[in-house]
Amino acid sequence: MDAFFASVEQQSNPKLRGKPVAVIGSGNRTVITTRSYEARKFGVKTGMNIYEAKKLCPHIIFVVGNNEKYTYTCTEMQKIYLEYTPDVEIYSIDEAFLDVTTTYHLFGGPEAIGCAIKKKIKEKFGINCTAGIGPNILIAKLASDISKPDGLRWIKPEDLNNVLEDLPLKELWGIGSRLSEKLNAFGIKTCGQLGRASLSLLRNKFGIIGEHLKAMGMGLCNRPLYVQEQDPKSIGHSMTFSKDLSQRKEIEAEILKLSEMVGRRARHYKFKGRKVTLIVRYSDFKTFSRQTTLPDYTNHTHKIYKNALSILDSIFLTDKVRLLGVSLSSLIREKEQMFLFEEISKQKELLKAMDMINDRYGDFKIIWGSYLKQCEPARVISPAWKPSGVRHINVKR
DNA sequence: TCTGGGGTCCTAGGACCC
DNA sequence: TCTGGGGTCCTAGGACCC
Repeated sequence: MDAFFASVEQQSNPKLRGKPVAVIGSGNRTVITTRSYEARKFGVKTGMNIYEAKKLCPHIIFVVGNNEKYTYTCTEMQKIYLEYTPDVEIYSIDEAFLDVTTTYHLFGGPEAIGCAIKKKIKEKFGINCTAGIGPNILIAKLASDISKPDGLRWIKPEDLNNVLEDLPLKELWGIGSRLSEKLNAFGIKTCGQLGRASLSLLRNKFGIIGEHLKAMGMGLCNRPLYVQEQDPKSIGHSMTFSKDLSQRKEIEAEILKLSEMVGRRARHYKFKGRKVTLIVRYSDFKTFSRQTTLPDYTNHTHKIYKNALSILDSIFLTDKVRLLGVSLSSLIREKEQMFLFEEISKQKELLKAMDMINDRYGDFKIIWGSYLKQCEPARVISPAWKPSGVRHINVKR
């Protein structure tokens, strides 16, 4: 999708159409999640704070994100993709990979499929998207990235050399600013140069990644499509506070809140974990994490909380706290098990009942007594969200 | 007027084991 | 008198992605 969240907002509110729009969260420390193409002209970028954006584009319109709209649209769009192939990987809330190798002949070729999907999405949701077609997902994604907005591009194997020769490294999916800088230092600035670079040099300087880098420079990629939803490796939440915290009690209360969000999501999707990580960001943005390994797998709020708290006890805080995060990892699927002790079973029933209430009436409607406050700033959904599964977060019912 | 939140994967050093 | 080599697991940080 092109400027997905912003496009959805412009579609649902005609007054926003043709204007510079930015979708943001609701706190005072929010940043731009998506900006419309009209706002991009002014240099407004994702991740910018609202003051910077306003300075660049004084008449920008800020819209607080509406998760339900985006998740609904994303889920509905899946149905369109599946009309053309069963092999669909939902990569993020606004991106999908379709393998049409075995079905394109039924629809008049890959371009015809791209066209048809673009048309259906425009008709049904009123938003533009860009389709990229290629011999693998690296190239398909590149084709899409360089043809935005409202584009359709097929990069055929015979066009590869031409497209890659002078392409800056950063355009490639998987090469970010750091890698790009490092490669530049070796005189490698374009994908063409990367494809011709010495394999031993790359292997030497970049390890395993180096092996892939050369292949990427040549436009090769053998990553399969993940058609089946993958089990998650971690479940976590973090929160930047509207004001930095210094009081121990406040910090503890926030950790409990985050532990509950993590525990509830783990329970809902039936996962348990045995690593708990606490993330701390100070006022000066210095960020660090500490983790601990538990003797058993758990998804109980209180166990997660207790362990996060013992990590906190081991840290000597040297500054006010801007952000806290709690994450559960080393996950396994929860099996239904018989509990020997009634006590454990009772606790489980209690959690289940609380989860049901919160599922039905909204987050934090029923809470532990030690919560100091229950006001929760609305958040924009992460663009990495995928429909169904554990990433189904914070969607009000 | 400071800078979100959800993830995955890789690395490097250290503890520990045989 | 001075110190191998194989392995796993754990931890913290960083790069990258949307």
